[in-house]
Amino acid sequence: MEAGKRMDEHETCGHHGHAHDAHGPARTADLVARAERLAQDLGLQFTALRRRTLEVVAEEGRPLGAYDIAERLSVPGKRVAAVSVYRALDFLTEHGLVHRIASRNAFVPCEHGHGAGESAVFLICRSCGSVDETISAEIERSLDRTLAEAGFKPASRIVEIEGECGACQGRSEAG
Amino acid sequence: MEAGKRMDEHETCGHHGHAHDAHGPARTADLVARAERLAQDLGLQFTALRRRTLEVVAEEGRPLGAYDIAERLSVPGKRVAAVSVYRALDFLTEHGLVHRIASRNAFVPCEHGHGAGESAVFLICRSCGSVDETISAEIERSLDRTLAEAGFKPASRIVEIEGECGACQGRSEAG
DNA sequence: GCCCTGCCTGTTACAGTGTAACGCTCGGCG
DNA sequence: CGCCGAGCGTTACACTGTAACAGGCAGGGC
Ligand SMILES: [Zn+2]
Ligand SMILES: [Zn+2]
Ligand SMILES: [Zn+2]
Ligand SMILES: [Zn+2]
Repeated sequence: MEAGKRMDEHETCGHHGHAHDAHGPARTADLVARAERLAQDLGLQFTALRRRTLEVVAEEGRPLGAYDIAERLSVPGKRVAAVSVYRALDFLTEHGLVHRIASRNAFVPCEHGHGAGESAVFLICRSCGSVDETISAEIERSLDRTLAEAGFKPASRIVEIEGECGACQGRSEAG
Repeated sequence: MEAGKRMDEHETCGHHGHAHDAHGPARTADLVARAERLAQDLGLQFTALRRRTLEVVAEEGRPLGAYDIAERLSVPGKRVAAVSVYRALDFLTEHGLVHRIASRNAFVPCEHGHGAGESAVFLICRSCGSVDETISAEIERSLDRTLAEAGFKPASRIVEIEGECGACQGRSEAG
């Protein structure tokens, strides 16, 4: 979906934590490699099901529901149940390889190599359904300050913005 | 639940958008009054079901699921279906009287009188389940800046932080 | 009064999301 | 070999949310 945008302009774009929507084979290979390294280092099992689940999520250009993933993983005669997908997704989300979009009950591949402390901001387009993951140290700082003020000890953060992405704005203005 | 905290110390607390968890009858009456004013001004219908739904959500000290609300609204011989509750909740959330907690599929009363432009930050305690709604102009600014940088036009925002509230931290450390 | 219309609600049916529980397999280990 | 733990298949089930249709009820025009 959405032709163009092949990537490599990434380093010179001047944006901060912004990763441009980078799905497709390239990002998939990156993510799989990252998963294998992680499993190696921590003594975890990056099983075939987990790898295939990660691949399906990474290939798709938009958030996928668990049942959609299950369907894509199924082949005639060998059906993958959603519950298995949920377990694989548990693993993948726990280790930051995919993210859950709470407002959509769906999952997207991680577009950054951020650690557990760094939380992401998800920009969800209402028109094309794409999700862009960005990191902003400034937002983290404001959040931390507010949380400290409230005496609240954060464990996980969800920041999801729904709206219209740049591409769709141009599309609807210009025609 | 959770004794103490009767409120009125609100104006002198020095916090910014922080409302302390204010449930109970007082906040309920405030919310109902606000809803009646709003319906009056905009020519909307603040029906019995909508009022009762708002009251149930406001009385509870924690996020309530739609089916929980339906159960509380039901009396022997007169059952309220969840679908009716959803419609009432649609009305209430559209007009900012209650908020949906996406990460919990649950609803809480609005603790502020904020307009549609001002978005809230929800602090969700994993121990006691309470939800505190705070407003931070600083976070809004950082978000706006990041969104502008990404060329993204926001329509609605979800910021939910899971962790441990101040009360529960004290409880687990000291007691 | 009567009809028409719009909004709200009741009811049924159903799709989508997520988890509990049980049992099997496989690989490592004594 | 038996034991054990992790992953996975399978079933069953609970929870969340919506579509579609029918009835009630108020307001407005006739
Ligand atoms: Zn990420
Ligand atoms: Zn778009
Ligand atoms: Zn609010
Ligand atoms: Zn708490």
